[in-house]
Amino acid sequence: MTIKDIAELSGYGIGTVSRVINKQSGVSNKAREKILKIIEESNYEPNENARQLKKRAGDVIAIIMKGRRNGLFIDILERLTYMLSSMQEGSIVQIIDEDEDEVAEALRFIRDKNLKGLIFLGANLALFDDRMKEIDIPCIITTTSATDLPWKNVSSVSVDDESAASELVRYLASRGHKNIVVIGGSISEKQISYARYMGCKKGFQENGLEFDSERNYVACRYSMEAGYEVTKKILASSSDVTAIVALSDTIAVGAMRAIKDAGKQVPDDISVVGFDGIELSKFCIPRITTISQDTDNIAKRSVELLFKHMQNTLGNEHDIAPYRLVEGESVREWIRN
Amino acid sequence: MTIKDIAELSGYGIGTVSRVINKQSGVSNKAREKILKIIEESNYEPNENARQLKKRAGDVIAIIMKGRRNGLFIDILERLTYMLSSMQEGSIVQIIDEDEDEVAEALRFIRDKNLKGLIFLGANLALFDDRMKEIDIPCIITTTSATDLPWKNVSSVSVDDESAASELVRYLASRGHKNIVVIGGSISEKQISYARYMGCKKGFQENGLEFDSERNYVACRYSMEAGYEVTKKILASSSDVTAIVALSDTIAVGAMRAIKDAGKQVPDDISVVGFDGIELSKFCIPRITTISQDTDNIAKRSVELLFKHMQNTLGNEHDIAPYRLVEGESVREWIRN
DNA sequence: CTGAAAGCGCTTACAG
DNA sequence: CTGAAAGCGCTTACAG
Repeated sequence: MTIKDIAELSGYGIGTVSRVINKQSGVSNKAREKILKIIEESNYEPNENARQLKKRAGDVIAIIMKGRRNGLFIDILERLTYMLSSMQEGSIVQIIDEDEDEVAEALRFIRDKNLKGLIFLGANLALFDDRMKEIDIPCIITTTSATDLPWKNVSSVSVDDESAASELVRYLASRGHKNIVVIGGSISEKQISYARYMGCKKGFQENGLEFDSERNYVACRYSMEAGYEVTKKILASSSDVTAIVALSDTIAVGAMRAIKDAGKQVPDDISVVGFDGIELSKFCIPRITTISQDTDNIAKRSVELLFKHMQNTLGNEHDIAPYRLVEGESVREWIRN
Repeated sequence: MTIKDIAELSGYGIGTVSRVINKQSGVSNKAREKILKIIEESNYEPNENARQLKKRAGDVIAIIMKGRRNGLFIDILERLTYMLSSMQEGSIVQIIDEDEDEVAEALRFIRDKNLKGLIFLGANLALFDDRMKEIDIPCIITTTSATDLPWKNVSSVSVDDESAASELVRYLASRGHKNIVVIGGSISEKQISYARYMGCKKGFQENGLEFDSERNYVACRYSMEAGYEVTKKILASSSDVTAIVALSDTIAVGAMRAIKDAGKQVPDDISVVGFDGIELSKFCIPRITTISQDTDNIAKRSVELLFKHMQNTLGNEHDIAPYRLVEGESVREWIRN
């Protein structure tokens, strides 16, 4: 079934059929009705490749999500796709690995898909180099701040990871914890883990605690499994840890399970705090004390900014989304003995 | 940058350039090198729409995932995209709502994207009607059995939901539980929930328990939130329930949290079993006794079947994936008093 | 209001 | 080994 077939079946030319398909004016009612009927009956749908080849403006929004196991991203993705679909906006999701190159992926997408907008869900800013010059559609970077990026078509929505992380440490310190270990992603600059790492470090120092990156920080991937394994090792090697800062809730769940399996209780023996405030943090046992990122708000702002870009050519914006420390049941006051 | 530009820059014709791009033979080394160099320098990438328009064979695999909050699907999706990408196969993910029409979505995809294969992650078989006749590429339905579907290009991988569900009930019954409530999705025929529902019903009957669909079954969506709310209501209205069968682990997590918030313990006061065996079921507290679906195996078989279809035109297959009841920490023997 | 025709950027026989 | 040309299924001026 092609537009030519429809034209023949209807007795009109392909130009007229095309106008009907695209809801353009300048077609008689008679023609429109007849053509619409035939399209309906034959179940015809235009070939998108041929359309794209001709059309100027893009009409789909792509979301590139970085990492497959990141609970926060999964939550935000869920919100994004939901919002977009209820706005009748087409969207395509591409999931790439934590260490793949999202900019290369974006370039490929733009060339092929005739996009009108792009959302990076998670990003390594180090990858945002000169190649970005070739991208002229609006881009939103979600969960990482792009303040330092020079491109006018790139906005971002993120929380202040550094300050949130240091708040987490301050919170533990204020409850008497002194032997704290942080577990989170690998620390290369321009990564989200880095800001959180720096925040923790600052938190230690501001509260009179020594921070030794060897002793107080252990890197792991963003998954329950990884959090579990790393915590197991920590517990085996140092028996005096009283609190663990997990740089994501997913990691925290793994950590709590490892503590339990070591015969200890959270929070009675060891306190745990998480990061992100994903849905699970409110339903697991114990509830996790965490930095709640308000995925709903982040998704909403991302979409809003994207549409603002698409509608006019105002400058970009770098939103700092609010966060708040939500107290769960995973921390207790530590009384020194 | 188009193929024409590359041709001009290189001094060769577009036919030759095209052959180089597509790694075809019949091009002199001299030409190949020169053209490759120019392509490299100019950062050229061919327009996919134009290629698709001409090409016969599709080259991308689409995954249509049904439901945004389904932990099992998220787990399988993670495996699928990982496998596909490590096989160097392009894949596109489309996420639709629990009650949207996946076949319509598939039709749209095929028309536009020049697919070579399609994986339905979750499906409502009632939607697989005559429209399927227009789909001639290999399709895999994952997690729902398509044995009854007449199309030769459609295979499926699923567990025997009915027997698994009844095993779950038998397990509880054998541990002395008599007041059991099942919570799960809405029960329209040809849905996955239906098979699980029927299995539970059978389980009740085979174990001498009366099954009243009003009293013993409560419908809810597949999310923690929904499981939480429904369980709260159940606890408020009937105080003699000793066990809850949640038809997904995600629901089970919500249920366990609700029980805890009602001041009761799992499993001491109320036992809970789940379904799916998602990663979370192994890390939450208590670990969930559940039907483990082995997402890894399901994903692997799905991909295998898909490739089998793509390589030759053998008939279809309907795989029954193994499941096993994994004992967690969420069930205890019920001693009648 | 309608149709014939050019052209989007490619691929692929067909000549040479 | 290479190039000119047809054609994929559309959209969009341009005539009428």
